[in-house]
Amino acid sequence: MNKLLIRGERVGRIVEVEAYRGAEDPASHAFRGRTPRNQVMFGEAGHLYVYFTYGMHWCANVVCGPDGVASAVLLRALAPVEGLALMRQARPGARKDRDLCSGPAKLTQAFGITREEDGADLMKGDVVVADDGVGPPRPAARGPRVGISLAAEEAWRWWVPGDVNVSRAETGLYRRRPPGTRGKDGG
DNA sequence: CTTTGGATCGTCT
DNA sequence: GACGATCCAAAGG
Repeated sequence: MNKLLIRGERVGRIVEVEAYRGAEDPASHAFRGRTPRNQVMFGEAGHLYVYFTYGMHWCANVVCGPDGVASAVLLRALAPVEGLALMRQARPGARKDRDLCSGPAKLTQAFGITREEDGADLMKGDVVVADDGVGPPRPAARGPRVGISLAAEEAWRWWVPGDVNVSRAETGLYRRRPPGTRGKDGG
């Protein structure tokens, strides 16, 4: 957390993430092994794993861990830093700055990240994660991950306390999707 | 501010 | 064939 996601003029500070531990984590896309979709998660750390969900949204993860071990961190929210005009252009419906990157599918939209960026090298590519000297929050806030049904008790969502761009209120008061329902907001 | 329900299609079973 | 690591508009307070 607090690293920068950079693409051209667009810069955002990572203020909310979720951890996904491939083989040991039933909520991970990699839990049931390698598939064409999740292959990037099994590769080298520092690459982008991008997936499509709900028939219309893209979400982006930073691949972590040793080559061959699938684990990743979902980017859930950014604080917009530079290039806000371009972000607004990509998200015409955003009324306030906090609407630009305050959710996993919002930030990919603001940064124009789609299938094209799946597997991108974040160390030297078009999309980059950079360290400008701001360390992680101490202490960081944490709670259950959003929108999953399995392993929902694990507190593997992390965020910067008090940041207005965090995708859900820090109260942790969000609805959990009952088993069997579909397509509704996990909120 | 909160609650509700619709949109929409790739992916894996 | 079922469902999802979501977002948004609409409506009520």
